[in-house]
Amino acid sequence: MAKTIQKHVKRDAVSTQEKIKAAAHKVFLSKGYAAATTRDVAEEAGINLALVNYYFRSKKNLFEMVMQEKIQFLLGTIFPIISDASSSLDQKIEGIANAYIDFLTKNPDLPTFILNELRKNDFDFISKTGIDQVLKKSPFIQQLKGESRNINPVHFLISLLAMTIFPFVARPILMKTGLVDESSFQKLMNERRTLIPAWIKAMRSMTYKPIAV
Amino acid sequence: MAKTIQKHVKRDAVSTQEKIKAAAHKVFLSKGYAAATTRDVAEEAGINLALVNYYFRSKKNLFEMVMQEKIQFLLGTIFPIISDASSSLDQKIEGIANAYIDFLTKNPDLPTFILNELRKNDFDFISKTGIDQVLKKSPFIQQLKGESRNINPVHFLISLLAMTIFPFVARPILMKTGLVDESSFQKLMNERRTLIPAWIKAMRSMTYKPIAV
DNA sequence: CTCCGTATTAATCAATTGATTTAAACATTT
DNA sequence: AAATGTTTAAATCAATTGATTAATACGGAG
Repeated sequence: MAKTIQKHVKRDAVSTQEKIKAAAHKVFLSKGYAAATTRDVAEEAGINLALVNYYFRSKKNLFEMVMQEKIQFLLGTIFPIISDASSSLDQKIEGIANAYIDFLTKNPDLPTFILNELRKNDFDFISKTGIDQVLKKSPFIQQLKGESRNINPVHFLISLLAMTIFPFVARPILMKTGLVDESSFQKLMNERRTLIPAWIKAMRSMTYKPIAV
Repeated sequence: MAKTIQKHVKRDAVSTQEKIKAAAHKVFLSKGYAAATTRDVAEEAGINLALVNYYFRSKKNLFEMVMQEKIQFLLGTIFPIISDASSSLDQKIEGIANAYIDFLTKNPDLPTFILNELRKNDFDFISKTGIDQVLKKSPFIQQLKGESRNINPVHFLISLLAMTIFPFVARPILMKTGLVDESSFQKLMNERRTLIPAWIKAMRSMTYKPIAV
């Protein structure tokens, strides 16, 4: 009995609370906070409307819980990689590209959802998770700083994430403009597993004189 | 009298219709379709609520008009560059990076807005504008195809747009994680005007053997 | 000035939505 | 089984929202 002890456990395999949370994840992700209704969540969970406010005080509360989990889900993917002190920078870059392409193939809508909701409501997930400190002090950022010449290492971090994540964010446009279809997109993303690390390496080794600002 | 003839013109410098449209642009951009209300638009425009439905049949109608204009606004920025038959590929790449960094500095919220709204409602802006044909037959894509080796040229298009646009999309996160602040972000973006073209050049000249899929 | 189509306003509707209430069903303890 | 606390359900509230209506103000044509 390693599980959390609950005073009153129903026969149901999954608790109502878990049902609601799972439904909320699905509904909020597909519709966004504003368009999603508590009735949508209740229906998706197959439970009574009142239970949403019974278990979670409000829609906003439920949403913030979902957001918290989604962000940790997204960042948790690369956390082991960037905090590994033994691996080289090149290994990390390859690991990040691979891990994110895997992750985004399974969760293609997540980045757009997070970026957009973060833009509207200013949700302070930083203070709650302490990601900022973990990231800045991570071996990854330190290695990037150490190896960089006269270029701000953040440039490479941005470009790495951009080349990895952006295609998934822009997929609707890429598809509708006819530049790619379902299968060619997948093929391209698999090619990028090795292309992106190689590109970043070429970029880093490139000589560059900074311009005047 | 080159302007469109209107039967009944009020003294107002800007017509009510234009006021509503301008207000709709502002409100929809900042709140998104679902969270924006027709009352928001009316208040922002300083007019009576009923006029929104008087001039534009419905909220959806007004929104689609706004979206249409926003997308054309975004694509219009690079259209002259990609369709210029006289300039070289390198010149085009530099032109696109520069034009978009200028544009996004002035309109930082636009890409996230468009990408998100496009993900939810499937708005068919392609059939209305014919962007797909223009893009695919453009000198830019043709030049990219011609110069590419064994790598799909779409890779470079994606990476170019990614490295240019993604920083603006991810700005809220970059700021909140403390990786950049307001001034350093601007400095980075200005540096990318020359960095990105140079990077793309390095990427294109890089030798690469495609992996098995 | 009078007439007539256009523009604007205030009031209102019906539907939706987040949230609450009240009561019933259920499980646990004694 | 009675008592007690927890979970679920149905009904309802008050507020919001997209849209309409009916009446009024306005401006040009005759």
